[in-house]
Amino acid sequence: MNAVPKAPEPQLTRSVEDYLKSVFHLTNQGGFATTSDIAAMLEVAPPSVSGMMKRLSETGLIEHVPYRGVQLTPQGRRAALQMIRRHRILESYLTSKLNYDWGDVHDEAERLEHAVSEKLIERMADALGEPRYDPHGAPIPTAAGEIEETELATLADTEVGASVILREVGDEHPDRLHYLAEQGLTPGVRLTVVDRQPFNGPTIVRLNEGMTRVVGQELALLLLCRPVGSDGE
Amino acid sequence: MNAVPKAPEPQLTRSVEDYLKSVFHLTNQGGFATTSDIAAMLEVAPPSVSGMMKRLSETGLIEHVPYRGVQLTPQGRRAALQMIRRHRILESYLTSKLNYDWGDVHDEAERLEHAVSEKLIERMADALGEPRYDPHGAPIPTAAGEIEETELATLADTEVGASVILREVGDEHPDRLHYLAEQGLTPGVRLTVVDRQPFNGPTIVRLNEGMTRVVGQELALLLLCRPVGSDGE
DNA sequence: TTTGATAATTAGGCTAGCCTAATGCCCTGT
DNA sequence: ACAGGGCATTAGGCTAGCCTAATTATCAAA
Ligand SMILES: [Mn+2]
Ligand SMILES: [Mn+2]
Ligand SMILES: [Mn+2]
Ligand SMILES: [Mn+2]
Repeated sequence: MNAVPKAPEPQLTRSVEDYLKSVFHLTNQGGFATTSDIAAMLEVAPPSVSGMMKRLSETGLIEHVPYRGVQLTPQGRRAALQMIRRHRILESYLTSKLNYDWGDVHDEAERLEHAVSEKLIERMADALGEPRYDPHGAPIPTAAGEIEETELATLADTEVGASVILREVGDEHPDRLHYLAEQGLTPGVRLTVVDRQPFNGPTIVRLNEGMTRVVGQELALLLLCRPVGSDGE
Repeated sequence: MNAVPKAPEPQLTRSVEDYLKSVFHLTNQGGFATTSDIAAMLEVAPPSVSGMMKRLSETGLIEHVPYRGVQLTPQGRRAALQMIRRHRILESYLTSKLNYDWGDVHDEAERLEHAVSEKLIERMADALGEPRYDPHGAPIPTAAGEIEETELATLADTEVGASVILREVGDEHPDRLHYLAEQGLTPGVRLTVVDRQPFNGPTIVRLNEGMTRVVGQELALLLLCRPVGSDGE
């Protein structure tokens, strides 16, 4: 018997990789990813999504329930997590080793993730000491495809009086990220919710160093926090 | 008068970028790049080249003389040199900072060159101290688009008795590069041509440390050398 | 239970890049 | 001067991805 040339792994296109990532993010809380949500996230027209979903379900990367939405198959999930690992390792590397600002890494990573080899990603991860979180606080999947799942609440949902640690900033727009960094609102910081204005008004927080910040709802929804005892844990 | 939004610079596709690089390399000694040479270099069929040449001459990146070949316009040359800078900076960075073997950098750079931003390349160049040569000894164009032009002779053309410095290895195949590195035949090494066998036979060289090497013609054609006085310069 | 609003899909079309097969140009040798 | 051979181009076709416009499915409200 001859040597079987191992699994072909047909190698995905840039578009396919981005679609899989979108489906992953949209189904992360369970349920289906809808055509229009995917279209919005990727900034393409809904018929483009319908067409791609057809192809992806034929190749076994997603499960498509017509007029309902899609979910990843195990194979699709593996591919998505691999892309997310690449993206987050790249963001971490650019930030740590090439002096990138945390607001600017996302766009660069969004392109590079499709061009790097597995080998390069692992060299970067190694050079960084196998980081577990990216610069925005998001968990980095392992090379084996495992990802940490944590329950985090947005600052907008955190009740007045509570103390929290800001764990993750769920955004990728340079302007907002730059602003948040200026305000000292970066992952790891400890916050106490002092007040919140009604009608979706701003949340007022006190930083550990005593300064207060007024955070509008748009931003408060992006700040993902873990509750903490008033003594610091 | 309103602000003119500056030159659009329509941003080139991956294919276009690779075609421009090919034309640059094939016309580097002057003359035209032929359809079949480009096709061979890019591993595509000749009609694909004809089609692309038509498009590139319409967009002003090349000058096409039908049935003769093509040359780069100044604009095409600028774009090609930018890609070559990216490629060589990437090769240098991967080698210096991520422990890549000089035989393995080329393929990685060939993909990354189309995905990196100008900013990332300049950060890498900066981190390396603005290197002037890539790991294979090829000159790196400046950010302004200037490239060093040096007359180098292949080892196969170097006469018996001559002393040379190996300046550049004009190859990109991992196997050959690994072999040459094993033999100590890397840029910067000093060689004396001891003998050459007839009928395109091997060249025998002595390294500075006294060892001799027998270099077949296929490899000797890849070793680009600068003559040197017998005293070392 | 019918009706609309909304979302999804289908229909049809476009460009970039590639291919093979057919045809055309150019040059060299006779 | 012209016949071939070899190279280049044209003709025609394919896939991936995108688009807009038209159609169809779903679901909630009347
Ligand atoms: Mn990101
Ligand atoms: Mn991407
Ligand atoms: Mn190279
Ligand atoms: Mn390339």
